[in-house]
Amino acid sequence: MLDDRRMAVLRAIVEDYVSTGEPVGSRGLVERHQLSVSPATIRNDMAVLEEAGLIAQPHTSAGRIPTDAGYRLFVDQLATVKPLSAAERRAIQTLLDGPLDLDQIVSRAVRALAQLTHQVAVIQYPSLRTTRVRHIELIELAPARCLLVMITDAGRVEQRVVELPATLGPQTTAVLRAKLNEATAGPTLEEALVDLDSLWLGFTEDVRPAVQAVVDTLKAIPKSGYQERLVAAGTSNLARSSADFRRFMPVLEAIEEQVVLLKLLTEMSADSGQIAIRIGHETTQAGLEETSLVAAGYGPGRTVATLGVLGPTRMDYPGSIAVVRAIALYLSRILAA
Amino acid sequence: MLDDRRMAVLRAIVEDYVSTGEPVGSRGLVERHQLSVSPATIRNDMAVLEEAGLIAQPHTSAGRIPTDAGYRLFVDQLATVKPLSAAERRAIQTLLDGPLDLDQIVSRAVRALAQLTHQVAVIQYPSLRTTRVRHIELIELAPARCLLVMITDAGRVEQRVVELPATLGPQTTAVLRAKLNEATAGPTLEEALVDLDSLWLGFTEDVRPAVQAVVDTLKAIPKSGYQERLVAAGTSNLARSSADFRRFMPVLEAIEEQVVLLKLLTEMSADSGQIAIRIGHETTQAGLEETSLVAAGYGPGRTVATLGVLGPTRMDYPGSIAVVRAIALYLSRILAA
DNA sequence: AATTGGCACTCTGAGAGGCCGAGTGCCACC
DNA sequence: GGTGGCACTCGGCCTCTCAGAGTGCCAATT
Repeated sequence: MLDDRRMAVLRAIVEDYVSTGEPVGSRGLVERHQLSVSPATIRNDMAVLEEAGLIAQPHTSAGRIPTDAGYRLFVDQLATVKPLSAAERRAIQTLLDGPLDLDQIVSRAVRALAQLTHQVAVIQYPSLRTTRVRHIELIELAPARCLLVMITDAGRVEQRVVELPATLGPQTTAVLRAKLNEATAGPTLEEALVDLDSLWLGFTEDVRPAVQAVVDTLKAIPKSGYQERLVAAGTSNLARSSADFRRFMPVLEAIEEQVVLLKLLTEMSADSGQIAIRIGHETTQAGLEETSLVAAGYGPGRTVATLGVLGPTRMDYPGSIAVVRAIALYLSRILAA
Repeated sequence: MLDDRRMAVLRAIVEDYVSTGEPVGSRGLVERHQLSVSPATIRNDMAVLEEAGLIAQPHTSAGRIPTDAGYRLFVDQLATVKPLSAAERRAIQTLLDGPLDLDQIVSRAVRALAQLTHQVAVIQYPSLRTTRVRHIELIELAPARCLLVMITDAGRVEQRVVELPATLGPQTTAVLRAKLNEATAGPTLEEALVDLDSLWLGFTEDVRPAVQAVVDTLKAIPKSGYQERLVAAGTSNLARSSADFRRFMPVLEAIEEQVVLLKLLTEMSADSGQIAIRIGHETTQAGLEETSLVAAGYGPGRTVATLGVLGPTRMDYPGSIAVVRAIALYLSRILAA
């Protein structure tokens, strides 16, 4: 029923519609593609595809456009991998140069992603829930005030100023620092936090409240909602893709809300470099019915967060997939260094 | 020539146009405001105001809209201070609660600013050029690799991983840390950096390259363009204010480019709490001809950066001014703590 | 059974024309 | 200086029409 030619027709419809934005008709199809059959035949095929729910007409006597299901079938079975151009490779390569600061790496990567896909790019910061602690530092800033710095193996650095009920003194600070590092050397931050509850036992009565203040601050880090966050770039690409602002206002809102998008990205996170795609309604988010999300996990060795691009369902999926995968791999490589 | 009534007419035109978005005619004006003269008189006044370049007609037989010069005169001489509502005060108050982390404070402030003004809000991060160093920390992460953490008096924390040509060892690290703190105790970071050039003299030959690597990293911090940055919020408000995307695509681009906006904000920075306004063409930025910027400096005691809102020239200036000023003052107060 | 050419039908989008109303500018008058 | 009256202008909206694109269906062909 859905034989080869009909699949070829679907592919041609998707490709034409993505590049032109106009509903595509039977005549144009045979002109632009080597289908070697007549428009009438194509029309019959289109009727079948429409029956199967893969394409639709905006109105009678218009051409067809792919439905969400049509795009889904396209990306799952029809899309051919589109290799990156030399220029694209070079653009991504330049990410490798320069400093090792996570903020800067993420910032550059998200820009590159937006620029290469001409879509809105989002990168989730390495989640504190799944990363491991590489190092904890405790610095006395002033009497009864110290700075707690935590470095994760994804290169993320979190710092908190802690107001103490008493001054610790350099020696106690050093001991506490050592104990903190020892206690958090476990698998992930979330699991390590349990061990901290009994940490105060190793200290004399007078400094226990201060120790507890530091521990409480540390425990609060992964719990504060702010810690799960994402950065976006390329929002001005939205205006290019659709002339109607109602289409992309929800996207801007979703980016600002963060929570919704983070949930979505987390659901989609897979192995590093593996692509996950949500098309239109599949996002199950009000306002994002005409928006697709192409995402991939990244991280040093294992996946610690997700990145992706956000665009209209009418999107160049093969191209986006190639770029997203490439950026995810490069980013993972940098973080593993 | 520009007597009281004509100024009242201008004010009325600005207010009506801002609230309705429609060109305002003479009849509507006398109906909505207590001008106690006839429409014909208003028409004569309008002719004078138009002659003076303060208002204009989109086309013959349409009402008048204010020009940039009209808005300028309005904000300079006619706008009355609009006190914040209790709800607005409360919303800002909640900023004071919670943790002391600069990132979070800025993040919350920019959201509040966007929400209360219904505009796009931007906050420049405390500039590293003008802030003082409060503390520098040097942490050995691994052999031949350490983390450099710098804390400014605006609460900003910068960290860099430094790859060293040799391992420093705990003792040398401590000495270097002390010397760094001593050298940077000067007035501003930029000035303090000069003293660092001779720092390596105080070390033995074998660790000098490593010392120099740390110093170089520190010196590079304020120079990397990335360090002057800003955060934005409320971009989805753009869609609400103007149905036409060509209007706000340049704004989105300006926010992503950062450089342009940072330059503009820096030019406008004044004393904390003092308001600076650029209207339409005054921004002197291509693409921002129909955009206004209401900004104020903030900082702990002295001004270290600028924040503001970005919106269409057709904007509620008194309201925006009140909110921007309030947020700037609150933010300054928090940073000074 | 699949494919094709022909043909009638439908619907959108652009363009032309016409009308209404809002708003102005001007002028004579108070 | 302020006011009422009046002619004039012009954009927005509504309707109407028409061409073009595209379809669905059917009978003919391979």
